[in-house]
Amino acid sequence: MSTYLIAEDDVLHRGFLREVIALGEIDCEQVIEAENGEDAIRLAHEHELKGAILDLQMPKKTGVQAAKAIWAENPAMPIIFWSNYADEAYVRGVARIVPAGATYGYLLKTASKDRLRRAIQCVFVEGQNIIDREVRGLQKRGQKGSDELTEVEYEILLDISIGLTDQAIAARRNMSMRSVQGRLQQLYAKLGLTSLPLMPDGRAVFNSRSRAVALALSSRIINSKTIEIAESEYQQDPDRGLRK
Amino acid sequence: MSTYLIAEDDVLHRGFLREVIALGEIDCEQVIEAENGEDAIRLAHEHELKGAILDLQMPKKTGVQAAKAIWAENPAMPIIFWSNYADEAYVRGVARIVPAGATYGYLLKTASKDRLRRAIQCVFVEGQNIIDREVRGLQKRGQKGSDELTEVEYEILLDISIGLTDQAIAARRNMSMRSVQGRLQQLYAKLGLTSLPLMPDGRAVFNSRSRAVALALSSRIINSKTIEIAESEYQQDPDRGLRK
DNA sequence: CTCGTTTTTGCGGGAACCCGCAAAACTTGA
DNA sequence: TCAAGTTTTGCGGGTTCCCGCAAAAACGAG
Repeated sequence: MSTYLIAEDDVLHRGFLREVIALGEIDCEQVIEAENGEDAIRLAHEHELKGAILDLQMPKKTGVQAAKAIWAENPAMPIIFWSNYADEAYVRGVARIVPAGATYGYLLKTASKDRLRRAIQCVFVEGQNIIDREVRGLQKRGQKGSDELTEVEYEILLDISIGLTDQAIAARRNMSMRSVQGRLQQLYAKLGLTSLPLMPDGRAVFNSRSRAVALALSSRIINSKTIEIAESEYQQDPDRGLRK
Repeated sequence: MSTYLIAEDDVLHRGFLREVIALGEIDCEQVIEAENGEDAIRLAHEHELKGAILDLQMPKKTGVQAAKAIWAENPAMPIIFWSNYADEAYVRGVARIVPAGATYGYLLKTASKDRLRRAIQCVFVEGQNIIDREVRGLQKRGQKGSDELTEVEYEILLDISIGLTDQAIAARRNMSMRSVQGRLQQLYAKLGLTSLPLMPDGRAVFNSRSRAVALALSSRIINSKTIEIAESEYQQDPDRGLRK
């Protein structure tokens, strides 16, 4: 019995996925559907899946959170992420939870029916990893590249996004306040807050902290969802820095 | 010749709209389509429309911006807004540009085919205004209600969201710095930043300014798009306060 | 182990923010 | 026009943030 899971909240897109799976040359006897993240997790748990296609933006739990749960149970499950946007925030979200050696794909919703069909084929049947072209550019980030954020910088960005003070961040990440400020400076630099405009009277126009968040948002490095998730992680574990 | 405009970037949804219009009992001889806000504005300018359905989230220009342009030219044009979310940010965006007496509708994409058909009928044929139920709750905001943001508070919220300092806001809105801070205090209060948690050593955990933005984002009072728009408004007119 | 590189930390001071208090200025309605 | 209510402003001081400088600590080859 070969079963696949489709998790997608929009009816139209769900139908579209179903259709594409049906006509693809793929051994599929059953398709089960979820319209939110929690259902997806539950269904994945109850059924023996051959693979899953997850929308990234869903009510209850995001596709990333669902994938994390699914992979925790079965790291070999092939998962295709199916998203509206190629935001760095989403890509990073996915990259952070992919277990080593997992097979997965990352497709944009703008992909044509054919492209999607081929991707399904590649990932589910041949076990390849395929990443949409627009997304690929963001993939290699996270390393030490000159102007891209490192993992630590990204973390601290989230910390100020949820409104933590330097103090609180220092406590959380288990470092001194000055270090936090040092990292913030790096972050500001990378976000291009070096030469901020001044008012006629020589005073600052922008508050670096808030400005950084605004810029990160508009350049899609983070988004509201990421912030919410960071927030809830903080709520349930204010000082994860100590353990990790 | 009766022509209607559909502006929607997602192919599937566009097809869906086309279909619903076709089967509705509405006198429609031609449907023209746009897949981004700019095209929508251009097309509306070139054709003599009977009405338009605009997606709120589109590349180039949002549905709100498009509607603003269209109404500027023809305030009598019936417009249906067709959105994914019932965020206060979007509703407020629409509310701010609706000219007095305009006929319009606000529908969510989760609406069924029937609901949509009826709405099209009501707005385009009978000239009624119809607002999706979930959205209606947000409608009456903006007045002096106890815990909802007034227009000024909303403006200042946007100002800090794009990273402006008290100074810059004061200059822009043409008031004293202390007034800005006063308004910020109101804003903080309404967002529930009154009793912020403290660290064990008595220091603050949250920076009110950043925290306010985070809370506003996660309660959907603003969203990244709103911030971007506020940003570009600021860029092209740093001190609109003086004129308006 | 040792040397060069990176990261973390302390120090210090200036700018920006937060906010209680109360007077001044503006609104509104009778 | 006057009184009551609201908003704006100034003052003052305590916090927090921002950041240059340089020493200390940690890291990574050779």
